[in-house]
Amino acid sequence: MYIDVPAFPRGHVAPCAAQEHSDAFCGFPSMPEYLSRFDMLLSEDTAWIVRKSDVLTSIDRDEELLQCKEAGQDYVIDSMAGHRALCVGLSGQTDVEDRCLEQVQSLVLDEVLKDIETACKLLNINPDPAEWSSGHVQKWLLWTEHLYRLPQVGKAFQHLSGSELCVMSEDEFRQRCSSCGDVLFAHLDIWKSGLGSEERCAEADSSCSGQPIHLWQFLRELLLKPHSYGRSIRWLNKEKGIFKIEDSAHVAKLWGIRKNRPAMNYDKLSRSIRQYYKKGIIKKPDVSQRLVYQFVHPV
DNA sequence: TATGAGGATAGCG
DNA sequence: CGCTATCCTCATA
Repeated sequence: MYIDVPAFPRGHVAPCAAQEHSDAFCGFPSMPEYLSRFDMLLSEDTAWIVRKSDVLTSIDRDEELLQCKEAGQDYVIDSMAGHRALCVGLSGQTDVEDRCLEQVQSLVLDEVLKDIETACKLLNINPDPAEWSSGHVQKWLLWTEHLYRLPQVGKAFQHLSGSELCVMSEDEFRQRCSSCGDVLFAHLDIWKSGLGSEERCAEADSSCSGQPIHLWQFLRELLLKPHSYGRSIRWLNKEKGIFKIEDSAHVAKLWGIRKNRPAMNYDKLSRSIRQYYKKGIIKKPDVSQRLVYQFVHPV
Protein backbone atom coordinates (compact mmCIF):
# COMPACT_ATOMS: atom_id res chain seq x y z
CA MET A 1 0.00 0.00 0.00
CA TYR A 2 1.30 3.38 -0.88
CA ILE A 3 0.34 6.72 0.43
CA ASP A 4 0.75 9.68 -1.77
CA VAL A 5 2.04 12.47 0.32
CA PRO A 6 3.42 15.69 -0.92
CA ALA A 7 6.67 16.68 0.58
CA PHE A 8 7.92 14.14 2.92
CA PRO A 9 9.74 11.60 0.84
CA ARG A 10 11.11 14.09 -1.59
CA GLY A 11 12.48 16.41 0.94
CA HIS A 12 13.61 14.49 3.87
CA VAL A 13 16.88 13.20 2.61
CA ALA A 14 17.61 15.50 -0.21
CA PRO A 15 21.25 15.44 -1.09
CA CYS A 16 23.45 18.07 0.34
CA ALA A 17 24.57 19.86 -2.73
CA ALA A 18 26.48 22.46 -0.81
CA GLN A 19 29.94 21.24 -0.02
CA GLU A 20 30.50 23.67 2.79
CA HIS A 21 28.49 21.54 5.17
CA SER A 22 29.94 18.13 5.30
CA ASP A 23 27.97 16.82 8.20
CA ALA A 24 25.04 14.54 7.72
CA PHE A 25 22.48 17.23 8.28
CA CYS A 26 21.38 18.85 5.07
CA GLY A 27 18.56 20.99 6.25
CA PHE A 28 16.14 18.13 6.34
CA PRO A 29 15.28 16.05 9.30
CA SER A 30 16.41 12.49 9.12
CA MET A 31 13.71 10.01 8.42
CA PRO A 32 13.65 8.71 11.98
CA GLU A 33 13.50 12.25 13.25
CA TYR A 34 10.62 13.04 10.98
CA LEU A 35 8.76 9.87 11.75
CA SER A 36 9.24 10.35 15.43
CA ARG A 37 6.53 12.94 15.19
CA PHE A 38 4.16 10.13 14.51
CA ASP A 39 5.47 7.66 16.98
CA MET A 40 2.13 7.18 18.53
CA LEU A 41 0.87 5.75 15.32
CA LEU A 42 3.62 3.33 14.61
CA SER A 43 3.56 -0.17 15.84
CA GLU A 44 6.87 -1.74 16.56
CA ASP A 45 6.78 -4.23 13.79
CA THR A 46 5.79 -1.79 11.16
CA ALA A 47 8.32 -1.38 8.46
CA TRP A 48 8.39 1.61 6.23
CA ILE A 49 9.20 1.68 2.63
CA VAL A 50 10.14 4.88 1.01
CA ARG A 51 9.94 4.75 -2.69
CA LYS A 52 12.94 6.27 -4.23
CA SER A 53 12.19 9.67 -5.67
CA ASP A 54 14.47 11.37 -8.11
CA VAL A 55 15.75 13.44 -5.28
CA LEU A 56 16.74 10.31 -3.52
CA THR A 57 18.72 8.94 -6.38
CA SER A 58 21.89 10.63 -5.35
CA ILE A 59 21.74 9.22 -1.89
CA ASP A 60 23.49 6.04 -1.18
CA ARG A 61 20.76 3.59 -0.37
CA ASP A 62 22.85 1.54 1.96
CA GLU A 63 23.88 4.58 3.87
CA GLU A 64 20.28 5.64 4.31
CA LEU A 65 19.30 2.21 5.38
CA LEU A 66 22.09 2.21 7.88
CA GLN A 67 21.01 5.54 9.25
CA CYS A 68 17.54 4.23 9.85
CA LYS A 69 18.75 1.09 11.50
CA GLU A 70 20.90 3.08 13.82
CA ALA A 71 17.82 4.75 15.10
CA GLY A 72 16.64 1.38 16.21
CA GLN A 73 13.84 1.22 13.72
CA ASP A 74 13.07 -1.18 11.02
CA TYR A 75 12.89 1.02 7.98
CA VAL A 76 13.42 -0.24 4.51
CA ILE A 77 14.26 1.67 1.43
CA ASP A 78 12.48 0.60 -1.67
CA SER A 79 14.46 0.78 -4.83
CA MET A 80 11.49 1.37 -7.04
CA ALA A 81 11.64 4.45 -9.04
CA GLY A 82 8.70 6.63 -8.59
CA HIS A 83 8.02 9.86 -7.11
CA ARG A 84 6.69 11.43 -4.10
CA ALA A 85 5.17 8.50 -2.57
CA LEU A 86 5.83 7.55 0.86
CA CYS A 87 5.62 4.52 2.52
CA VAL A 88 3.99 1.77 3.80
CA GLY A 89 3.46 -0.89 6.11
CA LEU A 90 4.47 -4.32 5.60
CA SER A 91 4.09 -6.79 8.16
CA GLY A 92 0.63 -7.94 8.11
CA GLN A 93 -2.12 -6.52 10.17
CA THR A 94 -3.74 -4.42 7.61
CA ASP A 95 -6.83 -3.38 9.37
CA VAL A 96 -5.24 -1.51 12.14
CA GLU A 97 -2.41 -0.33 9.99
CA ASP A 98 -4.60 1.04 7.31
CA ARG A 99 -6.27 3.23 9.82
CA CYS A 100 -2.95 4.25 11.25
CA LEU A 101 -1.60 5.09 7.86
CA GLU A 102 -4.58 7.21 7.05
CA GLN A 103 -3.93 9.14 10.19
CA VAL A 104 -0.28 9.43 9.35
CA GLN A 105 -1.12 10.69 5.92
CA SER A 106 -3.40 13.31 7.28
CA LEU A 107 -0.86 14.35 9.87
CA VAL A 108 1.92 14.54 7.34
CA LEU A 109 -0.21 16.57 5.00
CA ASP A 110 -1.11 18.85 7.84
CA GLU A 111 2.52 19.34 8.75
CA VAL A 112 3.38 20.16 5.20
CA LEU A 113 0.65 22.74 4.87
CA LYS A 114 1.65 24.33 8.14
CA ASP A 115 5.25 24.52 6.99
CA ILE A 116 4.18 26.29 3.86
CA GLU A 117 1.99 28.70 5.77
CA THR A 118 4.88 29.56 8.01
CA ALA A 119 7.18 30.04 5.09
CA CYS A 120 4.61 32.37 3.53
CA LYS A 121 4.50 34.46 6.65
CA LEU A 122 8.25 34.52 6.93
CA LEU A 123 8.75 35.38 3.31
CA ASN A 124 5.68 37.52 2.88
CA ILE A 125 4.71 35.78 -0.34
CA ASN A 126 1.61 34.07 -1.64
CA PRO A 127 1.28 30.35 -0.92
CA ASP A 128 0.48 29.73 -4.54
CA PRO A 129 3.70 29.79 -6.57
CA ALA A 130 1.74 30.54 -9.72
CA GLU A 131 1.00 33.97 -8.30
CA TRP A 132 4.61 34.91 -7.72
CA SER A 133 6.33 37.73 -9.50
CA SER A 134 9.93 37.23 -10.56
CA GLY A 135 10.89 39.05 -7.39
CA HIS A 136 8.95 36.57 -5.31
CA VAL A 137 10.58 33.73 -7.17
CA GLN A 138 14.01 35.11 -6.33
CA LYS A 139 13.00 35.53 -2.72
CA TRP A 140 11.74 31.98 -2.53
CA LEU A 141 14.94 30.73 -4.15
CA LEU A 142 17.17 32.67 -1.79
CA TRP A 143 15.19 31.43 1.17
CA THR A 144 15.19 27.83 0.07
CA GLU A 145 18.88 27.95 -0.68
CA HIS A 146 19.67 29.20 2.78
CA LEU A 147 17.23 27.00 4.57
CA TYR A 148 18.50 23.84 2.98
CA ARG A 149 22.02 25.04 2.48
CA LEU A 150 22.00 24.73 -1.25
CA PRO A 151 24.36 26.63 -3.51
CA GLN A 152 23.11 30.02 -4.61
CA VAL A 153 21.70 29.79 -8.08
CA GLY A 154 19.24 32.65 -8.24
CA LYS A 155 20.75 33.88 -11.47
CA ALA A 156 19.77 30.70 -13.27
CA PHE A 157 16.15 31.57 -12.64
CA GLN A 158 16.22 35.30 -13.18
CA HIS A 159 13.28 37.05 -14.80
CA LEU A 160 11.02 34.07 -14.33
CA SER A 161 7.57 34.58 -12.92
CA GLY A 162 5.95 32.04 -10.64
CA SER A 163 3.62 30.80 -13.34
CA GLU A 164 6.51 30.25 -15.71
CA LEU A 165 8.38 28.43 -13.00
CA CYS A 166 5.41 26.21 -12.29
CA VAL A 167 5.12 24.90 -15.82
CA MET A 168 8.78 24.03 -16.04
CA SER A 169 9.63 20.36 -16.03
CA GLU A 170 12.16 18.78 -13.78
CA ASP A 171 14.53 18.47 -16.72
CA GLU A 172 14.29 22.16 -17.37
CA PHE A 173 15.22 22.77 -13.76
CA ARG A 174 18.19 20.52 -14.19
CA GLN A 175 19.26 22.34 -17.32
CA ARG A 176 19.22 25.67 -15.54
CA CYS A 177 20.97 24.29 -12.51
CA SER A 178 22.75 21.02 -12.78
CA SER A 179 23.86 21.00 -9.17
CA CYS A 180 20.50 21.33 -7.51
CA GLY A 181 17.79 21.87 -10.07
CA ASP A 182 16.19 18.59 -9.09
CA VAL A 183 16.08 19.54 -5.44
CA LEU A 184 14.60 22.93 -6.19
CA PHE A 185 12.04 21.31 -8.42
CA ALA A 186 11.11 18.96 -5.61
CA HIS A 187 10.70 21.85 -3.22
CA LEU A 188 8.58 23.78 -5.66
CA ASP A 189 6.56 20.65 -6.21
CA ILE A 190 5.72 20.62 -2.54
CA TRP A 191 4.41 24.15 -2.82
CA LYS A 192 2.48 23.35 -5.96
CA SER A 193 0.77 20.42 -4.32
CA GLY A 194 0.30 22.05 -0.98
CA LEU A 195 -2.67 23.99 -2.19
CA GLY A 196 -5.35 21.40 -1.80
CA SER A 197 -7.59 23.22 0.54
CA GLU A 198 -9.00 26.61 -0.27
CA GLU A 199 -9.70 27.72 3.26
CA ARG A 200 -6.09 27.37 4.14
CA CYS A 201 -5.13 29.24 1.06
CA ALA A 202 -7.40 32.12 1.87
CA GLU A 203 -6.19 32.05 5.41
CA ALA A 204 -2.57 32.11 4.45
CA ASP A 205 -3.31 34.73 1.87
CA SER A 206 -4.66 37.22 4.32
CA SER A 207 -1.96 36.51 6.84
CA CYS A 208 0.98 36.86 4.52
CA SER A 209 0.16 39.69 2.19
CA GLY A 210 -0.09 41.82 5.29
CA GLN A 211 1.82 44.46 7.12
CA PRO A 212 5.55 44.61 7.54
CA ILE A 213 6.53 42.02 10.09
CA HIS A 214 8.43 43.06 13.17
CA LEU A 215 11.73 41.49 14.03
CA TRP A 216 10.41 39.99 17.26
CA GLN A 217 7.50 38.43 15.37
CA PHE A 218 9.88 37.04 12.82
CA LEU A 219 12.03 35.47 15.51
CA ARG A 220 8.93 33.98 17.11
CA GLU A 221 7.94 32.39 13.82
CA LEU A 222 11.35 30.82 13.44
CA LEU A 223 11.15 29.52 16.99
CA LEU A 224 7.82 27.91 16.26
CA LYS A 225 9.46 25.67 13.70
CA PRO A 226 12.38 23.96 15.37
CA HIS A 227 12.10 21.29 12.76
CA SER A 228 13.10 23.77 10.07
CA TYR A 229 15.02 26.45 11.90
CA GLY A 230 16.16 24.75 15.09
CA ARG A 231 19.76 24.73 13.97
CA SER A 232 19.73 28.50 13.75
CA ILE A 233 17.57 29.56 16.66
CA ARG A 234 15.89 27.57 19.43
CA TRP A 235 14.23 27.79 22.80
CA LEU A 236 16.36 27.28 25.87
CA ASN A 237 13.29 27.68 28.02
CA LYS A 238 10.07 28.09 26.13
CA GLU A 239 7.98 28.79 29.23
CA LYS A 240 10.15 31.72 30.17
CA GLY A 241 10.59 32.82 26.58
CA ILE A 242 14.34 32.34 26.67
CA PHE A 243 15.92 31.54 23.34
CA LYS A 244 19.35 31.23 21.87
CA ILE A 245 20.55 32.23 18.45
CA GLU A 246 22.72 29.30 17.45
CA ASP A 247 23.75 30.57 14.06
CA SER A 248 23.79 34.34 14.11
CA ALA A 249 24.87 34.71 10.51
CA HIS A 250 22.12 32.44 9.27
CA VAL A 251 19.36 34.13 11.25
CA ALA A 252 20.57 37.51 10.03
CA LYS A 253 20.61 36.25 6.46
CA LEU A 254 17.03 35.01 6.70
CA TRP A 255 15.95 38.32 8.21
CA GLY A 256 17.74 40.10 5.39
CA ILE A 257 15.91 38.05 2.81
CA ARG A 258 12.60 38.77 4.49
CA LYS A 259 13.23 42.49 4.51
CA ASN A 260 15.01 42.68 1.19
CA ARG A 261 18.18 43.80 2.91
CA PRO A 262 21.00 41.80 1.39
CA ALA A 263 23.53 43.53 3.62
CA MET A 264 21.85 42.47 6.84
CA ASN A 265 24.15 40.89 9.39
CA TYR A 266 24.11 40.01 13.07
CA ASP A 267 25.63 43.34 14.07
CA LYS A 268 22.65 45.18 12.69
CA LEU A 269 20.08 42.61 13.67
CA SER A 270 21.30 42.60 17.26
CA ARG A 271 21.12 46.38 17.36
CA SER A 272 17.45 46.09 16.49
CA ILE A 273 16.96 43.50 19.18
CA ARG A 274 18.57 45.85 21.70
CA GLN A 275 16.05 48.51 20.73
CA TYR A 276 13.50 46.17 22.27
CA TYR A 277 15.07 46.47 25.71
CA LYS A 278 13.46 49.74 26.62
CA LYS A 279 10.24 48.82 24.85
CA GLY A 280 9.92 45.81 27.10
CA ILE A 281 9.61 43.30 24.30
CA ILE A 282 12.88 41.42 24.57
CA LYS A 283 15.55 41.53 27.27
CA LYS A 284 18.70 39.72 28.22
CA PRO A 285 17.95 36.87 30.62
CA ASP A 286 18.82 37.31 34.29
CA VAL A 287 21.98 35.35 33.80
CA SER A 288 23.30 36.96 30.67
CA GLN A 289 24.75 34.58 28.12
CA ARG A 290 26.11 35.14 24.66
CA LEU A 291 23.48 35.06 21.94
CA VAL A 292 20.76 34.36 24.45
CA TYR A 293 17.72 36.62 24.75
CA GLN A 294 14.37 36.46 26.43
CA PHE A 295 10.89 37.58 25.46
CA VAL A 296 9.52 39.72 28.25
CA HIS A 297 6.01 38.40 27.61
CA PRO A 298 6.24 34.75 26.73
CA VAL A 299 3.08 33.35 25.19
C1' DT B 1 37.42 37.94 16.92
C1' DA B 2 32.73 37.86 18.10
C1' DT B 3 29.43 39.80 20.92
C1' DG B 4 27.02 43.54 23.69
C1' DA B 5 25.34 48.39 24.99
C1' DG B 6 23.66 52.28 23.21
C1' DG B 7 24.19 57.05 20.57
C1' DA B 8 23.48 59.28 16.04
C1' DT B 9 21.36 59.62 11.72
C1' DA B 10 18.67 58.52 7.63
C1' DG B 11 14.81 56.28 5.21
C1' DC B 12 10.17 54.91 4.91
C1' DG B 13 5.12 54.06 5.41
C1' DC C 1 6.21 59.10 14.59
C1' DG C 2 7.52 54.26 15.05
C1' DC C 3 10.66 50.80 13.37
C1' DT C 4 14.31 49.74 11.70
C1' DA C 5 18.99 49.90 8.84
C1' DT C 6 23.32 51.55 9.01
C1' DC C 7 27.42 53.16 11.22
C1' DC C 8 30.13 53.92 15.07
C1' DT C 9 32.57 53.88 19.77
C1' DC C 10 33.72 51.54 23.67
C1' DA C 11 33.47 47.58 26.71
C1' DT C 12 33.79 42.64 27.54
C1' DA C 13 34.83 37.70 27.11
